[in-house]
Amino acid sequence: MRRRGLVPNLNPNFLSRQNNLSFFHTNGHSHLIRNLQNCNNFIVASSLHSHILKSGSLSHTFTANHLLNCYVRLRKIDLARNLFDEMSEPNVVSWTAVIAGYIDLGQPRTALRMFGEMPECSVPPNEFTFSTAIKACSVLSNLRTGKEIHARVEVCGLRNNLVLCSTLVDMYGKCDDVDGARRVFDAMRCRNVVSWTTMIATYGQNARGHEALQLFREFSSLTRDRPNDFMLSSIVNACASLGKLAAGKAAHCAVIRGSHDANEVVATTLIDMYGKCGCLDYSYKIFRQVSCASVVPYTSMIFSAAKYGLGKLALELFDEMLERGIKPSDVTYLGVLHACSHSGLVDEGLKHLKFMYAKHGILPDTKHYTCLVDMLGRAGRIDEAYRVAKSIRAEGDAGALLWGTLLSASRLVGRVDIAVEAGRQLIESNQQVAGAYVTLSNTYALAGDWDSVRDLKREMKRGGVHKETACSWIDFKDWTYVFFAGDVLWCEQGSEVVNLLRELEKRMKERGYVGGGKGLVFVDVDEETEEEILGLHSERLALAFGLINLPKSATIRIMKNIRMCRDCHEAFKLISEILERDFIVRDNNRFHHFTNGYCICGDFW
DNA sequence: GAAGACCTAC
Repeated sequence: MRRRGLVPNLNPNFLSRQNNLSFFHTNGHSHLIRNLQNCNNFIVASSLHSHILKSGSLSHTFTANHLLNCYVRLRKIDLARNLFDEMSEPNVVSWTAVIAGYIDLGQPRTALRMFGEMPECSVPPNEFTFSTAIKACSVLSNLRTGKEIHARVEVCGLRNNLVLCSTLVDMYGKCDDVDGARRVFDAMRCRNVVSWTTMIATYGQNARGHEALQLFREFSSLTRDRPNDFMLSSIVNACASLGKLAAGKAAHCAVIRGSHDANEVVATTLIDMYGKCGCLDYSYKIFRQVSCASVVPYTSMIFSAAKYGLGKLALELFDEMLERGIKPSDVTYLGVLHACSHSGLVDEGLKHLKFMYAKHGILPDTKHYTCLVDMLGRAGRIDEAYRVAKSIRAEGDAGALLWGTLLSASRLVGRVDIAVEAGRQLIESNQQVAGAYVTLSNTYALAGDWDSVRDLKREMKRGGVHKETACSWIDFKDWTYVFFAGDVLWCEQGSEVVNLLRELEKRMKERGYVGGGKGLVFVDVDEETEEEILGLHSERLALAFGLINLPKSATIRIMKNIRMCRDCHEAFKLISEILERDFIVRDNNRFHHFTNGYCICGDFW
């Protein structure tokens, strides 16, 4: 089964020259080992290999393992594998090193295959091998194999190994089994910063940010350990996913206190968090503080700018990174296309889509084409968008995103025919079915086709399709206020809210604002019927602005499936002028910053 | 004796 490998080809002249150099210290075996441990240069490694071969010490498993690890460290997996195959008696360390090498090189399947071959060669895995194999399952999101290895870990009596348990928590988390991860975490006898971080990150990565923050609180109160870079970036990430600006700022303080602000990953999570929480200026400031920013912080900043409709800034950042010789990734291009889409820069977007392969060898995938559909749709070129959507083979989540994008775009421009096609695609693919029905129904409603609205509603009932009630929420101090469509105002200040609302409406009317006849108008796409289309959600506004004394930059979050209409956009602009207060509304993951009567995020208005 | 865990942009 094992192949005969080759020692790397070396120039004999080079070798004779190198052999005279003192840095080899080959007089002593310990020096040789030290040289192997410190070696970060392939040429030196090859020379050491040659020397070991000549001296006959390659047959010593211990020495060979050091050389093996040296090749793995230098990411020369083929040479490591050749060496492994040449070894007369590879032991568990040799096996583990090569398995780990395959994972590092992005070949987790080969790693698992090799792990599976160990029993045939009568080498039982130890705790190091198990944690390496479990990591391969994490990378592959292979829960089944992960569980099998977990069972073997238990049988081998290794359940109390700290590193193994952290690896298991991570594996369950990466396989989307958050509760499985928590079970392992809870069963651990002792924990360290890494195990706490793994569990916190698991919550954050699985859209359970509240639990991530709760666990961080427990960590802070139960241990004397200080959070490290990894933990802080996980916390900031959780704040970002929740849109919790206040918590994000608190995490930022912890970052500064612990002097972790120079860490690029931490800085990137902060850029992302502020971008998602409505503070573009903070994002930008942190971005500029990153020395020698790599592709990820650039991409994060490009996305933040794109969200605000600052397409020009996003494209300037993109040009800047190219000038600095930083190679863009597929995600960077997604950000660029997103920016073009949200700023109406269609020609620019098409140009970048064309060049991403030609200039950087990145093939556009369904996400890029979905951006293109969005871009064309928003620019009113809905027929082109439709043609693009039809030409793409996209399944599962990617397909849902594509057709959902086309559906929203066709609703925006009132093209019922295309909305019907996109909606049907979604419904038939069993993805986002309820959302598709509701958006489709609203498209009919906006076109005045109430018969179709009723038909669709009947079809939903027949199919047992139920749309979860959407809600909005406002964070204020330690409380989150949640509102559902049509809520009766429940808070103590209810009457004051209504009074403020009336006053606001009065003053808006005095300034010539004409709403939809029902006060501050929102189109709530959750509701299907004619009467409910013009739902009144002004309670949220009033509470946000008037009574709970929000800070100057308040954030109202409106969940994905509630979309602002043009009227309420105008209303927001007017309110910002009347109240002389800036505020940010988050709508379908886009931010609109209203200030002094205008909105800095143009978006599709 | 050599080898293992946690964080960032969609």
